Amino acid sequence: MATDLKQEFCALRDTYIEKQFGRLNEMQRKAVFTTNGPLLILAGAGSGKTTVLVNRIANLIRFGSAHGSGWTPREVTEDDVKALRMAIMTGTDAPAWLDGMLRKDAVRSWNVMAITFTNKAAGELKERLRNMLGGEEGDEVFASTFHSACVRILRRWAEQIGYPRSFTIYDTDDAQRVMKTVYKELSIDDKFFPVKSAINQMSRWKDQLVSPEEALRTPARDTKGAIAAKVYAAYEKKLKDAGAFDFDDLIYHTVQLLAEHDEVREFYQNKYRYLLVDEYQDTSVAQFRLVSLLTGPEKNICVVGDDDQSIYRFRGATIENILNFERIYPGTKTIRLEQNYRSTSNILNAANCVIQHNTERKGKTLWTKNGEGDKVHVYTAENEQDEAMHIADVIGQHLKAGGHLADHAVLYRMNAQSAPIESYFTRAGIPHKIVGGQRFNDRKEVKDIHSYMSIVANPRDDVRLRRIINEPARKIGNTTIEVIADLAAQENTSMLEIISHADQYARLSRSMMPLLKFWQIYERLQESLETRTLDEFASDVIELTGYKAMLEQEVAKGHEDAADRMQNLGQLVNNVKNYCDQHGEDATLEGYLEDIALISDIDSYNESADRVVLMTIHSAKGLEFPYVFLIGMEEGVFPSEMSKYSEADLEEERRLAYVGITRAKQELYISDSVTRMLYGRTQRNEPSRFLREIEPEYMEETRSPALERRSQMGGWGSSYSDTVPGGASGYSGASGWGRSRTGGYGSGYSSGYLNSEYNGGSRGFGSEYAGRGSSSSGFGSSAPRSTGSFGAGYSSAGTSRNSAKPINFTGTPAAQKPAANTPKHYEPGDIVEHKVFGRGKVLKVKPAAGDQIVEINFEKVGVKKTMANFAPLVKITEE
DNA sequence: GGGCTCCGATTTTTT
DNA sequence: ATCGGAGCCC
Repeated sequence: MATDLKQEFCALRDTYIEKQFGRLNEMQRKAVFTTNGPLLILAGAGSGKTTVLVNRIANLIRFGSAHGSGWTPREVTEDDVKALRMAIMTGTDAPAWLDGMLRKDAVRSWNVMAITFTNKAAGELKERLRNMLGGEEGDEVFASTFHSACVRILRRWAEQIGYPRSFTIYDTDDAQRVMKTVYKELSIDDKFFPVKSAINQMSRWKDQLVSPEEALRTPARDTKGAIAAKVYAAYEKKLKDAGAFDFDDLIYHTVQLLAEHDEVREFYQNKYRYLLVDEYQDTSVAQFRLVSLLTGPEKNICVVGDDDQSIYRFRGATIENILNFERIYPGTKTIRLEQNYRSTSNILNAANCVIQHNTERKGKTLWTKNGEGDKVHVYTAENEQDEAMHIADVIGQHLKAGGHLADHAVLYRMNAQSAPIESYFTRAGIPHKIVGGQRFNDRKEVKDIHSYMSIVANPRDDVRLRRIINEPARKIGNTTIEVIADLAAQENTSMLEIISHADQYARLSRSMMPLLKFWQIYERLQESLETRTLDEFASDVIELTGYKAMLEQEVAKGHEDAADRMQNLGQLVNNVKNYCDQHGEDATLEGYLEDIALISDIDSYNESADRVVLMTIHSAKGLEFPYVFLIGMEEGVFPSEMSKYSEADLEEERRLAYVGITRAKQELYISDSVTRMLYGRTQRNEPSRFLREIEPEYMEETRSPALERRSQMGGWGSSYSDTVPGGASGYSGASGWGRSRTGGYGSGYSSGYLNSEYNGGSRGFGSEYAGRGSSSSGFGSSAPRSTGSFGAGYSSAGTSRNSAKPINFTGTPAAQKPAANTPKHYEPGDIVEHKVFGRGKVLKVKPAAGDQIVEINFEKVGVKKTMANFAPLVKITEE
């Protein structure tokens, strides 16, 4: 009788718990209820892996391993069964008095650690845990990136391994400076073996947990290997002296710490009884080791990954970690998630076609209940401008049908490909955001101020001291710096320590005054940190170091970028303030510096702004968009030129293609271009092998009208040549504008960054342009530019297909027909048609640099500003 | 010690 | 095309 009741209760409990996770599919639920022991989840793209992670953690905390256990802590009564049955039937929570019977070995939230690769992924996990478990419980789960987790561990134990608690985190720029110093000190010629290559080799060693000693001990394959081993040891010593870790060190030294200190390891193994690792296919040997050191004797380790999406082999990720997981952890349960909830079947089939050509894979085939959708749209462009125009066309059509800009993403193999798209979008007034490229925190002035801040936190840091000791110029030159370094080495102390009593050294007598002045500044900064808030401290740094005065002087001299730099420093202070607001009492200088070291551009990508987003496929991993443009699908671009000699590299490129394709939810647009200008040279490329790998039945191919050698182009084609004057000349005008706008210190990407950072989303570029006045030369001029390198490259390539249309790009007659080159004038009240935004009415007109800024109220998309002579704009009627 | 000019390299980069 | 680095001159 009692046993029957017990059985009934357990069956009901399983039903009850299953109902809590009712929205999951069978495989997902299986993953959630597999609570103990090693678990490998092979999660295909779009298969809901984050959902599984979140639900699995929720189940651990709410029910532990109760599901399917057939266990109860006490005798079951009729009332228990009745109450549970009622809860199931009514879909309500079971009464609190049943709690103890619904949970078995329930895990406390602080016993769970979830590791991801990006801050964005960690943030998303935390957010969803909060939603599912409630604020309190959700926040107590430790969800962070590999690197933040290591920083947290290292902060606590740094002194045990000979580092200061307030260690500095070096970025790649710092690392290069250190390596350069090492080269100099060891008199190594960087022409034979570039600093970058040495850093790369060293980074691979650290990924593989090879110590400097081991690297030296292992017979080198060649001279370069021997140099690398030599500089590795010297580099590590420098970082240790400076009290700094680079990104790879964070992992490497945490592994050493856990491996060598039993009590530390046991502390974490006891604390975190359940471990979950996301994107497992991208872990390195060191990260694998870290995870296994954190895994306690219960072996509650759950890894989620997709071998087909491993795209960071070049950075030390070893796909073997996922391929061998079952062997390394005996008793592993493996679950495959193959149902895709993201894409249409045409997109998915295309992705499957491509990835099937790889040999090194576990093998799985994604399927979906979603409809077929459109076929994959493949467009062959004439050149990169044509490609950009086509993308703008499609986006325009979508907007007219009520779509949103933010639903569109343009993905490419390398950052250099963004320039023509960005240029075209800017001219057409299409709001966009480029993710990646130069980060805000990588700007020189920002890094300088951060360096000042970090030497106050960590006075041992000679590398950052060198960076700013003479910035702004204060008459401390290289000779002096080397003398200080020499003295510091002799006395086995830091350079700053030497500077603090510079007057005691005869060798420093010449530069004594500037040095003591510098020391005074440093002392005042120390005082500021102690007495004022963090954001006040930041602004003191800008002021007291003379940085502000220097920039003001440059502005006075007429340096155009100085004002921008000043603005960036203002932004920096704002960022510090935001950090303080977020962390309240816990805000520390170390914490802020840690944040800026570990946070990347993609983390600040905010999907709420209505803009088209442009990024590399690497950056797009983990994201999804309704409409995806995968551009530059050409041999030599994608797959990249560098990868074509190695089968393993080609497979990685193919996985990257797979990642790109599977970002698309509704429609995928792939384009290739017959010619492409890259690094100032025009090349002719064959369509990518990845395109040929897609079965024709899933594709719909179109070629650019320009390629069909039709002189009379229909539709927008004709309006294009009418409205964007002079083809290449228009393009050169715009690029000239881009250059002057960024004032020469930013690249194409940073101009995009500026554009979107300081500009409201849908306002487009017009407002910013107006705000900056019109110092830009070359902007309004639609005069044809010299035939230039494109023309030259063109004719040298010279085939009949090429000669079909040199017109648009060399300023030959067709492009200069009067209609194209006559500046257009608009009056308020004019009705115009814009290629992308559709029909609208001109509200305001403002002259600027021989052109007009036209403010138009579009019927579909509202008010936007565009440049009259560059936007694809046609006047329909006059008032 | 500071500034200018010429030369060369130039995939991808969650941290 | 474009940026950064090294070398040269004041």
